[in-house]
Amino acid sequence: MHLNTARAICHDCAIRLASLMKQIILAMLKAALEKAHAHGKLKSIPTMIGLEAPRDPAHGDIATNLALAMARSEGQPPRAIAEIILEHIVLGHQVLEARAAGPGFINFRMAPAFWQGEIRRAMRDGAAFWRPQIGDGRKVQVEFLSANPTGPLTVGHGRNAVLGDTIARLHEATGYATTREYYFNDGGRQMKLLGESVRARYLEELGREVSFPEDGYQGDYIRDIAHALKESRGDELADQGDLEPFRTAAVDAIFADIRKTCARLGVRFDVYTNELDLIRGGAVDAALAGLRERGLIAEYEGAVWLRGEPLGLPKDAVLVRKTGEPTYRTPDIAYHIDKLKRGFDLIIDVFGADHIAEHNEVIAAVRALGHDTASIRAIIYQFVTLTRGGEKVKMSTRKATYVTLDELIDEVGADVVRFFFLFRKSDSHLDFDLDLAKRQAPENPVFYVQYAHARLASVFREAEKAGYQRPAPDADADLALLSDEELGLAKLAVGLPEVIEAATIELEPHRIPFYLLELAGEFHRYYNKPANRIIGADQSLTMARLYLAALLMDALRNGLQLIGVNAPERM
RNA sequence: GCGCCCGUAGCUCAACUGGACAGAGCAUCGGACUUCGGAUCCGAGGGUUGGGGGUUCGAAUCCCUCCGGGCGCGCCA
Repeated sequence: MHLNTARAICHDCAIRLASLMKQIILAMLKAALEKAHAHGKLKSIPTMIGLEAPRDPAHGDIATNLALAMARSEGQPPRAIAEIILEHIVLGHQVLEARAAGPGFINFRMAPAFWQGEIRRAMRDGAAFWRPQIGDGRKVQVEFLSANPTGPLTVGHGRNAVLGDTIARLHEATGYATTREYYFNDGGRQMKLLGESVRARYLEELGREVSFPEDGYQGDYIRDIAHALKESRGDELADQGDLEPFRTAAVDAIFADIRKTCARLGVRFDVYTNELDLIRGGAVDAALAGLRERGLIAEYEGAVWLRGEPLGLPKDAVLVRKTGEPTYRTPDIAYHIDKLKRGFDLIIDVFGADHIAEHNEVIAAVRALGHDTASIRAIIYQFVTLTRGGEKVKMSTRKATYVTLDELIDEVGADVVRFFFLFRKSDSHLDFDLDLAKRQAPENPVFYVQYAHARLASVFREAEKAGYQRPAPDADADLALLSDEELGLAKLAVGLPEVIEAATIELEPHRIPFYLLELAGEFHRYYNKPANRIIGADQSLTMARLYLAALLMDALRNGLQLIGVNAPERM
C-alpha cells in the first residue's frame, strides 16, 4: 500500500535505503540465504527481511528477526535457523561480528572502521548525506492550513500550518518535487457574511443605526477593516447596494494578516486555490452531474444530497442547500478531482479531527466518480489546548477569549511554537504548556537542543583561540582515537538520515524533534565529563574530537533546519 | 445511540509500526562548578501499558468486549 515501512524491507530495494549499514547487512543476509538454500539447508528464501536497531546497545548495532519469522515455514526452531544462516555468512571487513542471541535474533556489530568511514562520508557529502534522496523527483502536493479568510489564525491553525509545512520540508529535502498548496472557500455563505459584517461596522463608523447580521463576525479586526475603508473611501460605499467592496476589502486584509503570521513561522505556499475558480471553471457542476449520472444524488427537503448508503457512508450529506448555494464539500470534491488530474504521485491532506467525516465523504464521492484515490493520504491531527499555571486556557471564539497564533508567537517565539507543535504525534492531543514554553532552561526541549548547538559553536570559538581550525571534511584527524562513547555519539548522529527517511515516508514529523532531543542529551552528558574535554594537550586527540564535534553540529543543524527551527551559534 | 481518534510513571508524552529487561522530560528527593557556556550533568524513588478475553514463538502495538476522555453525526467550514 505505502511505499515502504521502517522495518520489513524488500531486499531488492535495499539500495534505496538511507542507511548504508542496512544495505550492507541486507546484502550479506541475502547472500547467506541463497547459499544456504542452494546447499539444501533452507526450504525457501523470504522476500522480506526485518531489520531493527536493538534497544540494548550490548546487542550490537543492528539485528534481524529473520530466523524467528522463518521458524514456521521452515519447521525448525529459530535458533537452529539462525545457526544455519550464520554458517553461510561472510563477514567482510565492515562487519565485525554476527551472532545468534535471545529467542533467535541475529545481532550484527559493525567494525569501528565502518563507523569512521560513515563519519567522514557525512562530513564530505554534507546535505547529500543528511537528506536521503528517496523521492526520485516524484510529484507531491501538500495541502495544508486552508483556513478560510474570515479572521486571524488561531492556535489550532498553527498546528496545521507547522505540520503541513514540515511535511513539505521533509519531502523537499528528500528529493520530491513538492507543491505547497492553500485551498480556501471564497464563493460561499461565509464570505457573504464576512462582507455583511464589515458593511455593518462601516455604517456604524459613519454614525448610522444598523443591525449587525446574525451569526456575523464580531471580532475587532472587522472594525479595523471597516475603519480603514472609511479612511480610504469616505462614505461613498454607504448607499450603494454592492457587497463586493466590503467582501474584497475583508478578504484582502485578512489574507495579508494570515500571510504575515505564516511568514513569522517560516511557513510559505506555492499555490493558492480558491473555490470560486473551480465554480467558474465548471468543475463543481461537472462533479455534480457525474454524481447524478451514477445515481448518487437524492433531492428532498429542497436540498441536493449525496447518497450515503451506496457509498458506504453513515448518512446522506448535503451538496447544495435549498438556497441554491453549494456546501463546503461540493467544491472540495471538485478540488480533489482537480488535484488528481494534475498528476501528483502523492497528495497529502492535512486537517483537524473535526473534518474527518467530511473528508471521507469527499474521497468516497471522488472514487465513485471513477478516480483512483490511492495516492491521497490524510494526516489528521487532534486539537490543541493551552495550559498556563496548570490551568487550561479557555479558547472560545464566541467569548473572544481565544488566543490567536500571533499572540502565541509574541509570547513564546516562533522556534518554540514550531518545536512544540511538532513534539507530539499528530494523533495525540497537544497540550501546549505556556510556562514550560517560555522557560529558557534545560527543561524546555527547544532550548535544550539549541543550547547543544550553541555549545558546540562555542567550542569551536574556543578552539580557534587555541590555534585549531574548524576541521574540513578531509582534515587530518585520526578517528581511531575516538572512544566507544564518542563512537556511540557518532553513530547516533549519522543515524539522522534514517530518521528523516522514516519521518517522511510515515508522515510523522514528530520523529525529528524527538531525535534531536536524544542527540542533544547524549552530547550534553558526554560534554559534561571532565575526561572528555575536546580541546586538550594531546593534539591528535583534539583533532579527532573536533572532527566529531563538527559532525554533531552538522547533524543538529540539519535536523533543526528541517523542522524550521533556528540553530543558533550563540544564545 | 453510531463513526473516527486516544487511554503508557503523580503530570506531559515516546517506544524504530509485532520483537529482547516499556523509555524521556517535568514534578519530588539527594548530589556535582578554580567548567571548552551550570541555559549543563550524576543518582534515587515511581508501571499489572484503563479492565478482561483472544491471535502469536513474542502484544503497549493486531482482533473482540467493557470502562473512561476527545472529535464528528443533513443546509457551518
